[in-house]
Amino acid sequence: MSVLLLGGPTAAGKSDLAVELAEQHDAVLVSADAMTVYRGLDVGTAKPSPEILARHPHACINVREVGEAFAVADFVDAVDHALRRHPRVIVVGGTPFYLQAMARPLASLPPADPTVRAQLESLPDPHASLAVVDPASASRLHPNDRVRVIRALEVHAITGRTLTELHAAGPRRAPFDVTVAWLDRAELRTRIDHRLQMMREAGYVAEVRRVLAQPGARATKPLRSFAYRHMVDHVDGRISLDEALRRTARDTWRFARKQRTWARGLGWEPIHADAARGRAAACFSTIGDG
RNA sequence: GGCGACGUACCCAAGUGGUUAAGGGGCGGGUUUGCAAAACCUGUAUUCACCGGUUCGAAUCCGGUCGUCGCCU
Repeated sequence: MSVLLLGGPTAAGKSDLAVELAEQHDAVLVSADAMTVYRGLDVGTAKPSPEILARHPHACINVREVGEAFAVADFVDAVDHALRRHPRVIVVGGTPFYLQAMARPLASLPPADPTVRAQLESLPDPHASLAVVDPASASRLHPNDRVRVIRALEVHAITGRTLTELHAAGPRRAPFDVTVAWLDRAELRTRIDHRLQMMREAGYVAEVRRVLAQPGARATKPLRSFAYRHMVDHVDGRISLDEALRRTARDTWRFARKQRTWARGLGWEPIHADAARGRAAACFSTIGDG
């Protein structure tokens, strides 16, 4: 079994290369992208076209409705699933947290529970509560880091054990044996701008209107992401289309920088497309251990 | 040309005599163990247009210069 992890900042050209490599090496594709999982979010997420998806199915694309939950573990499960059915897998995407979960497996933690979480959200001082049940996590987490403080509390509420204990128990599985290809390119900023113009022409605004028509969509995770929040402001009449696109371009670039930061932290050196092709060839020519 | 207002970081902006010059945006750096395109942390003006004066002490008061804006001629 061989897994190629094809990552990189947004707009680096991962998708096209992934399809090319899948075809060349007869590999199956798993998307590592927290946004393209949603049906109906096509333009803003730069999702591969329906034609490409029909010809080269990607696991984890179009698997949820806007508003439905999807988490890292769902992604990891999808990689496992693909691996059980096919000897060659290409994981392609730019969500660093998902990619990292392959190299550094998650601990055995329970899934999020909306009911429990809602109760914890109403605590007057979650961080103080955490300091009581799990002092180690409390001291590690900044009091303002509400998301993680609540999660630590949630883990304890559900399992009766602390996050600290569960982390100490080690990962739930061995890391995936992956060949990493972190694709990057110098002219990323220009590509982001160009892609945004293409999105505009491809019906970006219409897509936002369509999604917004679904009840409750406005408050969902993907619509609060940088690809949609500014477009929503435009559709609501608060800012012009040009301004919305300007802010989206700015935030997209900012995201790309974050992705690079993550890659640095994981020790993934940026390479160009040709080097990535070479790495793929090496990855898929290796004789696995069965 | 006259009168008036203003000039604080890349941008917006608080501060109108006394500790190391608020805050926000942007930009940079970082964290990330089931919301991660989210969330959080953090750095970013030895100096207030410039020159001189008053004062123990000035971004704050006074004079001049330059600049911007408004009104008038």
